[in-house]
Amino acid sequence: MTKTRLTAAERGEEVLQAAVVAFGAAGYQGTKTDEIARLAGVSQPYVIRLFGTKQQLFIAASNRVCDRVEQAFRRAAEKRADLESLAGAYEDLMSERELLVVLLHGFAASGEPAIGDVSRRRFGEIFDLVRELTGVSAEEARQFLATGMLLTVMTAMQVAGPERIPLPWAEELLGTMKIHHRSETD
Amino acid sequence: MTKTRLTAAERGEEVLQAAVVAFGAAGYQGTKTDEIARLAGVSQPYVIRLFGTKQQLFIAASNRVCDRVEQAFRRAAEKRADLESLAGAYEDLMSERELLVVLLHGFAASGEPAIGDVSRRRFGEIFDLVRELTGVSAEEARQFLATGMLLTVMTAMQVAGPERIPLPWAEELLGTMKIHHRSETD
DNA sequence: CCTTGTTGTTATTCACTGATAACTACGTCT
DNA sequence: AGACGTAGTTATCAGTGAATAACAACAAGG
Repeated sequence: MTKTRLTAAERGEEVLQAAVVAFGAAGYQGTKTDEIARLAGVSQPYVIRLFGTKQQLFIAASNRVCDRVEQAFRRAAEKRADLESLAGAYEDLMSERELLVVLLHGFAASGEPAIGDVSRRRFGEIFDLVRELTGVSAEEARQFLATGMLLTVMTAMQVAGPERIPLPWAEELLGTMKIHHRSETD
Repeated sequence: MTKTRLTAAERGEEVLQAAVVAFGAAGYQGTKTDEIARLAGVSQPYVIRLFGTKQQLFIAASNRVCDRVEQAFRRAAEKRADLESLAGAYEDLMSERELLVVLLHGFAASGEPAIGDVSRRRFGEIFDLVRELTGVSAEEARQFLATGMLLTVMTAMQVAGPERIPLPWAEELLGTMKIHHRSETD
């Protein structure tokens, strides 16, 4: 077991990853810090001590997810700088259950000013990045982002992504997107 | 003032409308029944008595919003049965602050099984309805829904819809969609 | 006018949950 | 070994918020 003693930074990293999973599953308000602690294998008060506040932890989780999206896009663009390449990268991220759903929950929780600030800034960054990397028009970038949002919403509804509930309309919608359904080896 | 006495059905309708506003602003978990009561001008326990449970009230609000979307689509299709016509109807709905954001919050709260059931069923219904009314392909319907989701997400982030925070990237994105920005008279 | 059913309220509960305080355990350096 | 700093815990609090219970006020019909 990982019952070892870690530095605060290392443990913080584990807690952050647990937070992404938990927030992805139940959203900002819906997730209890206790659940995150359970997932990370530490006590609830320690989670708070490491991040100060549930809100700050959520913001850290959001930023982490955005970082990973941007990183994935940049790497994909190094190989082929077009939308299809980025779409593939997004797909790969989806395999990590509910990673992207955290973003959606951030958007939904934008009523909370501190969270709204982060959501708006990072979404704008991603929009700009997509255009910068691929050189596509605003119109094309919009369609790309729109499809991404639909995918994300469907993942939140549990009709897309791994371990999804199979529904005819959802499968048909997924069929219209070039989803490759990774099989581990590729 | 409307300090009159109403039938339970009438008062329920007022509470439902208040609930749509409140849930649209703060989501399922983020909204307190007390806030809904305040908006509706009744006491918090009465809100619960009328709908049994906060969750049932949220589901009622979700269903109400879906009903209105479907109604708007049907009416628009009576005049002109194409996507552009439906898009106009969606736009009109957006002017009613945060009406559509309730849907998004429903999707986000799909972890709650009872809410997920409703979200999945009604979203599928809307997908089918769009195709039935306009006769477009699944691919076209998908693009339509995707754009709708992007708009909805942006509304949740408060960068689209009435009283929005103006940000360059958001304005540019909105510019790529044919948004007419109703001026009451049209 | 008085009774009855329905609308609505106030008072209260009870569980939950984020946060704090106070303490313990581990490791490391001399 | 022992002392100090950092990792981590247990115990607890204080606020909140959904839900219940008990009661009050209004209207309508006989």
